[in-house]
Amino acid sequence: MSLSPSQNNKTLRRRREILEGASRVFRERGLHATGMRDIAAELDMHVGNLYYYFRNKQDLLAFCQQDALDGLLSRARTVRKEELRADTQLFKLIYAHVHLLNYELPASLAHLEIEALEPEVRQPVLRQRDEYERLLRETVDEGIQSGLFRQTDPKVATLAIRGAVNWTVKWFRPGGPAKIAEIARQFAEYLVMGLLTPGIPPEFPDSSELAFLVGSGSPSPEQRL
Amino acid sequence: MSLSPSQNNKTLRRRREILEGASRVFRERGLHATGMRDIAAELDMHVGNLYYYFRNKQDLLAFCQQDALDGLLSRARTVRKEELRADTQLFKLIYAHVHLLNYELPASLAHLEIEALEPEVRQPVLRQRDEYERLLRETVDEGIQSGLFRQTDPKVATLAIRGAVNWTVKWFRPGGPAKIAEIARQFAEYLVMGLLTPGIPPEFPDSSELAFLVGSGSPSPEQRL
DNA sequence: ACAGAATTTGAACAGGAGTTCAAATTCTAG
DNA sequence: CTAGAATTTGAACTCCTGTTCAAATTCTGT
Repeated sequence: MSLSPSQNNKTLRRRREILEGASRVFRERGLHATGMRDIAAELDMHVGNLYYYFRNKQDLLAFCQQDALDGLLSRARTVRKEELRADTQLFKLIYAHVHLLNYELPASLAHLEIEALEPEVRQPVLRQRDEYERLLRETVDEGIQSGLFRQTDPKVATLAIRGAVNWTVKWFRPGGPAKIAEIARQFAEYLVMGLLTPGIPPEFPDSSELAFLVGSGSPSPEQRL
Repeated sequence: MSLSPSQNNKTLRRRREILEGASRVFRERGLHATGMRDIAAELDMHVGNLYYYFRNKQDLLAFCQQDALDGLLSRARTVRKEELRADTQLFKLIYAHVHLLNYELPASLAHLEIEALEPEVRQPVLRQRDEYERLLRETVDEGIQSGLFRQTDPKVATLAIRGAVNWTVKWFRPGGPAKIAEIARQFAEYLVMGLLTPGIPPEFPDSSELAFLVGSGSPSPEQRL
């Protein structure tokens, strides 16, 4: 007798399946163009059935966004814990962000559209978003403090970074000419170089250190996108 | 006897008024949350009346996006015509973009959501968008060619720039702590520095050269946002 | 095999969205 | 002043979307 399916373990797995199906349709048709019926169709189920797993569309949307931010946050925390130079650390943060968003996280697209959430559901998502932003900004701050980075407003720099990396979701498509790992590397390089104090040689992680992405933290067994 | 109001000059002015009203509501409520009735209400008119000036919502949306891209393009062309070093030129392009989007162009928000346009209406907008991207990329290309910029994929760099600057629309609010001119300056500095070949001192325009934005090209008499 | 819970079905409802249009009103030229 | 065009009104219509729910089905433990 479980009125709220979120407790059961199996139904929670199903919720993830729905998340992935929904995210697939979001990518194809766009977040706002997809209705509950589209999501149901993608999963070969009936509309009403979705409401067994989610109270409403907002609930489903919030679940997607939570998942995306969870992924970003857990990775960012891991990187932050390593004691590295600010430039190396920022490089990894940016690299991980681009990679996660376009390769591992199914719900990444939703992450771009917090405005789509109604205020009640938006709040917890917003809190996580701010926490993530804090991690980024702290890294930039440290870089400036240590003289490694130029004297700039870390808030503005962080927003520039967030914009560049989030925007990738809008144009990157898996089948395209460029590989996501290479794009992630170039983004990280570009956005760190822009902060470095002129004259200081950057210290970037080599590719072996970037394998940290594959197979840890991400909860899905098969690669998703 | 004019069946299509687009010919008449006065109705064209009215179309612009509607564009501005619509854009105001877009900023407040978000593009997808605003209906034709909201737009009509903002302008103290009735819904049906909107359809005297626009065939349908898509037509209105396309008109907004066209306007935004027209503004960006005309400014970018002006900058491109000046014979300047690639870094100076790119600086001005980025500065102008941020400034236009957040200070002068009312319809800037629409510019972010090309996907909201149905294929038929989307095509011409897409063509202009590509033209704009070309101008940006050419500048980056020139910088690389001349050795001023590092050896990178100009396409990727351009996309990073576009992401960073477009994203500003999502977070910048006129009443906020930071002034848009300062943000635009920092963005330009950051994104150009990231491309510069290490060791080469940048050549940025001074503030007097950035006044090029105010009062030219933009068709509205009063400052809009 | 069976009872009771968990899940799925199928159809319906309510509301809001874009859109249409004939009638009323306002504007404009001669 | 007045006819004809241009614009606005007001209400309606249609379609689509999120949502609900009782009934049917499937699953699970004993």
